[in-house]
Amino acid sequence: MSLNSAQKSRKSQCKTSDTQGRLLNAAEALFIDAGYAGMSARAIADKAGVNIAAMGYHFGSKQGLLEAVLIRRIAPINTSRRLRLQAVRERRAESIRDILHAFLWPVFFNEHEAPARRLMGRVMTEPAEVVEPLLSLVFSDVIEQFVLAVAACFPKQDRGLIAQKFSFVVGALSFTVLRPSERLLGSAPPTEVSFERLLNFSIDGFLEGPSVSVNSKDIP
Amino acid sequence: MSLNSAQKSRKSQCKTSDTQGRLLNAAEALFIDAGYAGMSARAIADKAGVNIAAMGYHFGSKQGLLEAVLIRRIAPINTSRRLRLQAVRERRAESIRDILHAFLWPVFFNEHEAPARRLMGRVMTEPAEVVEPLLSLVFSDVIEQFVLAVAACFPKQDRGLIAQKFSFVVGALSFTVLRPSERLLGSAPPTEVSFERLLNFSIDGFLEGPSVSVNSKDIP
DNA sequence: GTATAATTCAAACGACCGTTTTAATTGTGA
DNA sequence: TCACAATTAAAACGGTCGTTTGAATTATAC
Repeated sequence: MSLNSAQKSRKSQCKTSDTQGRLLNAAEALFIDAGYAGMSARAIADKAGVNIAAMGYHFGSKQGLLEAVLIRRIAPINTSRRLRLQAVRERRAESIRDILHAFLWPVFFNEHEAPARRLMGRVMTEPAEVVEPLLSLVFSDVIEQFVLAVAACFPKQDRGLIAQKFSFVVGALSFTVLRPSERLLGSAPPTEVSFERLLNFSIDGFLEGPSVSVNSKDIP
Repeated sequence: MSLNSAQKSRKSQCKTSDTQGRLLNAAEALFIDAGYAGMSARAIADKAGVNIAAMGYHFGSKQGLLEAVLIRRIAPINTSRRLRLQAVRERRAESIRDILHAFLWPVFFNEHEAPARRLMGRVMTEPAEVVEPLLSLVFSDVIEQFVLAVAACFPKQDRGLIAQKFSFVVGALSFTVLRPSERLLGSAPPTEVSFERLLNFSIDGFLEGPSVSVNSKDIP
């Protein structure tokens, strides 16, 4: 009798068929393109060239498979973010550029570039409740660290303002990596260019507090 | 025999039951919370207190209902954007603040505030292919107008850079209005504050071209 | 009141959903 | 080679999906 659970997943990587890896790749691609509700277990199995029961056997459920997909790609990115932030801090001369660079760089440049990028964008905007616990589990810590680091850069600025500015950066990032080339822009620029532009755009948003700050009693 | 099509929808607003309006409201709420694939026809009918066949009768299909939902809320917002941009232009002294204000204001402040806001955020990040044609239909024109207006403000900046900066604004906006209070921020600030912050953040991103622009040969 | 159109309703359509069971197959160590 | 665990496969589970049908009901016009 088999173990019937997802806990033992990494027992046998020496298999020749690599059913788990094929399932992960197929689920990742379908989740990026269609979201959680739009990716069906049968479509995953078909794309992976695997029997549909393999999903339950290796990952317990569709949700378990998605969790494995996210952890495989998102966790390394956040680890890289933390390491880079730590390196920046140890230089004792952290700038807003350094901090935002540490936050954005691992998303744009990593092994499996495009899939990991788009997966990040999709998971940040996914409506399904199944990803909520995973999101806060994987992101809340790293986000908190970065917000604190930015706040240390601008001791004068309100903490809530800084946190919201950071959420603007996250939003711009998510939207940018969500769609590879279409919409709004005629064609997507190279990855390096997009990264540089988003980095500069984000930096400018943090520099100094209120810009001009005209009154906001507006024409309704 | 009935007309069996969605074209005749607005024939009878004098009905007492207002089945169409109830369906629109229910579909809107469910789409915001669960996306297209996550909102089921039966859930819509239940929430609306209406027979499930009413959807097909009044809107032809689930997709037709979603189209009506989007047009009801998004089109007025984009119309307001256009009118405000036109008003700004007629003053012959357009600033980046005025332009971005005209773009952001109608999302934050309109009749049906919160639902329209969140609907905007959801539709901009929806993976389903059914919204793609609607998106380009409803947005491409207004986006193009605003990008041109911003480009007129900064004749020195590259057009592609401006377009992408604008997409950053759209991303920050979408992400901000997508979730009412949770994630990243401990609690959501009042609408006016979020609006003002996003406006200032976006303005700063456009002011002057490259900020500092350190080299980007980075530690891998 | 009666004909006629518009609308609502219960019920069912076939298709697909995620999951489970059971048996067959494969790999592994004794 | 033989037990035995690990993995794969076919098939079916009950349930929900979006949509359609045809009759019942309601509103409208004459």
